[in-house]
Amino acid sequence: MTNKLNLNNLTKSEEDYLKALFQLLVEDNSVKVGNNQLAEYLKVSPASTNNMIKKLKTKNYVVSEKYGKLELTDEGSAIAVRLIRKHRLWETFLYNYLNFSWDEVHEVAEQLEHIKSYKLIDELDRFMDFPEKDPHGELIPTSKGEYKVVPKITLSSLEEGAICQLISVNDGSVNFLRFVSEIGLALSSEIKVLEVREFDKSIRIQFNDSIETVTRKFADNVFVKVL
Amino acid sequence: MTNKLNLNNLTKSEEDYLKALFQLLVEDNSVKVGNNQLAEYLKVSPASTNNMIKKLKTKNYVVSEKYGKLELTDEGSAIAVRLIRKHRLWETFLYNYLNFSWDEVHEVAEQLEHIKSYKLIDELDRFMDFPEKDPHGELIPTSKGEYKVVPKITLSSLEEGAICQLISVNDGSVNFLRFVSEIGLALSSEIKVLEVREFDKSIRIQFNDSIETVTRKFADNVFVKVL
DNA sequence: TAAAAAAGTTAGCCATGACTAACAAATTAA
DNA sequence: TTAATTTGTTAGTCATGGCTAACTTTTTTA
Ligand SMILES: [Mn+2]
Ligand SMILES: [Mn+2]
Ligand SMILES: [Mn+2]
Ligand SMILES: [Mn+2]
Repeated sequence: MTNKLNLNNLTKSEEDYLKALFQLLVEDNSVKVGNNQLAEYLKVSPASTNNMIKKLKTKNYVVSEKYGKLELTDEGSAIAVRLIRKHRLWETFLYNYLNFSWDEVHEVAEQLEHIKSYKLIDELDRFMDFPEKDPHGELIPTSKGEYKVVPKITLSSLEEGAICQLISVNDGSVNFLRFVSEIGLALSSEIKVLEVREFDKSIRIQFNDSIETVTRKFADNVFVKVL
Repeated sequence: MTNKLNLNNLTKSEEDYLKALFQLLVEDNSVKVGNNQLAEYLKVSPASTNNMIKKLKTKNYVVSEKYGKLELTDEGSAIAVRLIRKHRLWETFLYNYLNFSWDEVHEVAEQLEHIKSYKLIDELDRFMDFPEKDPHGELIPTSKGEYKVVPKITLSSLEEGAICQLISVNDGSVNFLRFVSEIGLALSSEIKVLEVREFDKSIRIQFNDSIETVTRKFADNVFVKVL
């Protein structure tokens, strides 16, 4: 009997650090993730991350050399994936059953993802009939820990004339999500890049019957599939 | 604008202490609740409760004199009632929608009750169509904080020959709840007290087509309405 | 390649919420 | 009504996870 079912005894903080590291490493597909980068992402001081990384290393969830880049062990990754699964399933539940809007789900899911119960999350999954994507278009890892990392193409990376479809959005900022909805963009929207302005990288896009100019920062948080 | 909607900034611990105190004061209807009693209930040391009570007093949730009995302010009670509402709504959700059994819901609800979001709990309430009772038969406080405290009659308090109906059970012990189910008792079961044995207070009861002898401790945790 | 900047580390501090051990007050029993 | 017991309080310790300030190492830039 392996310790498959150890109701992992990680604290909320430890879990958040592992998830953050996973997101920087895998989702943002970085070459190197450093201590200060992690600190900035988590909005804590570099001293705090340094401290926590030390602890996670002794627990064999993280590997790194002094002054070197941070990496996750398989076990560390698995924990992160489970958290992401929980986060996205809860977001889906809030959105589809409890009348939460796009921009409201993330904050509450950030809490709910730390509830410890395998049954809870697998039953929630079943209750919703095993959804594939969360309200922001992100793939939901399966109960077996299967997680496809889809390389993300940002709207900002496209050239003039490109036509694409909105696949997912970054869910971290309430204001950003509200703005996306306000201008009429949604998952699956078809977008045409009309113009890329060199001096400030803002882009002019067409979708539905609207034409809007959006900033580079905005376009960095919109992920698309080129058609 | 009052601070009605202050997403109360209490820690999980502070919340658990207030809820425990409320349960001892109101639900168990005690004349006096003391520091050690609270400590025992929460399974922490008297030093810990003493410490926490001090803090809750400075925040005006608790009132007490040195060496005196513990009491809750209106604000303290209101927080406790909100927690009980959340706890029971979650138990109901787990039981009715996620295939949790009677004895599994409490532990997970103990975590879920600390999720901070008014919308979450009110929408969950609506989603379930405003249930009145949780799976253990306990009344669920309303979103307005209305909470009827029904004086509890324990099965152990009945005399020989009494006929009653099972209204609710104490949900704190998994083993107890499992045993209740195993012998075939459930909410609304009609029970007849056949015999009360003086020397050990065990009682012989009849229900459905069964006859069982149960201990005083068991009967203390079964709440009934006399018919 | 040396100086400056950035990144990472360490020491030391704080708040929270546990604990034990020692002590004080209140209650109960002899 | 004194003595024993129970109840409550205080002091001091620990782990967790934050922080700032100072320092070291690495990387970049001049
Ligand atoms: Mn999210
Ligand atoms: Mn989180
Ligand atoms: Mn319960
Ligand atoms: Mn709790």
